[in-house]
Amino acid sequence: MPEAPEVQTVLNYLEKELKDKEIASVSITHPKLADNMSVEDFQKDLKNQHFRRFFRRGKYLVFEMDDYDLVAHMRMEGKFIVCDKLPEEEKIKKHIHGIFSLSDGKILYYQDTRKFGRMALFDKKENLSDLEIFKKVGLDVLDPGCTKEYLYNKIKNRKVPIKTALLNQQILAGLGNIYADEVLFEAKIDPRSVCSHLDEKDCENIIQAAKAIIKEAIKNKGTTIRSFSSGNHEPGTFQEYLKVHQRNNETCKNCENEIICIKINNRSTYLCPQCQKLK
DNA sequence: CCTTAGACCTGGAGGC
DNA sequence: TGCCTCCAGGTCTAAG
Repeated sequence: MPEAPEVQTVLNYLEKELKDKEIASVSITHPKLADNMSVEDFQKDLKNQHFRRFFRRGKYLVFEMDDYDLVAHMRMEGKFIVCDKLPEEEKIKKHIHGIFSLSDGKILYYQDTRKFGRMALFDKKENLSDLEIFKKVGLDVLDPGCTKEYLYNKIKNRKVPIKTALLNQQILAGLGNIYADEVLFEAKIDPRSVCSHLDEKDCENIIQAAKAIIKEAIKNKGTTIRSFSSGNHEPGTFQEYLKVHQRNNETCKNCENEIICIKINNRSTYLCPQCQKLK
């Protein structure tokens, strides 16, 4: 569950379930899950900490605890689930890599089939932007500072396709493979267009489309494409409103032509070659 | 500094 | 059924 709208949906769910609750104990069973310290220290430091505040930047979740900031990234398939009792099914159990037992008897667990997700624990910062991990992350797409000028300055000297730039979280944070395609369709720009060929007006169209699409997707609780195991909270519905992503061979919503699928840097990319202009 | 290929992981789908 | 290849809401890294 990866891009900004899905991460925000998870954050909203966890805030509702976990706000001001205390961690009684932590058990990490996949050593790489704790990214910046030993599993032992990670487990020890989180004991008796309360979940106080909840933030998102790009695809990162931040849990402000009493003495630490806990930062998590679900990458491709990570899931956080709050429940009364751990699942019994072996198929699910084998992919649970972190168990946070809460003082009220409930359980938060982290499940991740591909083990790509990571968590890091930092000494508490007044300003979360000062966290080391965010030094290499651009502004969140919904941040008021994420403007057409901001984007233009970040990409004007680059030679990569604009799709590649939108996936680069150092430029702007929160878009992934689905929303990058949708944003470029809305902005009527061919994803293969070289960044340095775009002008400020193009950047304005991209930023405007990005903010609108991400906000709308959050309202719809994100996009649920491949439904994995259940037990999670309610799935999103934004897949019904996708205009190009995974709609190859379908007719474009704006013209008579067919949506095509190409590869850009080995990532599937969907577009309408008629509506989206190559710059 | 910027770019690109490969690595990190697992399982589902489709071809033979 | 089995084996093989490709594919997946992502990001690090090493090397050019």
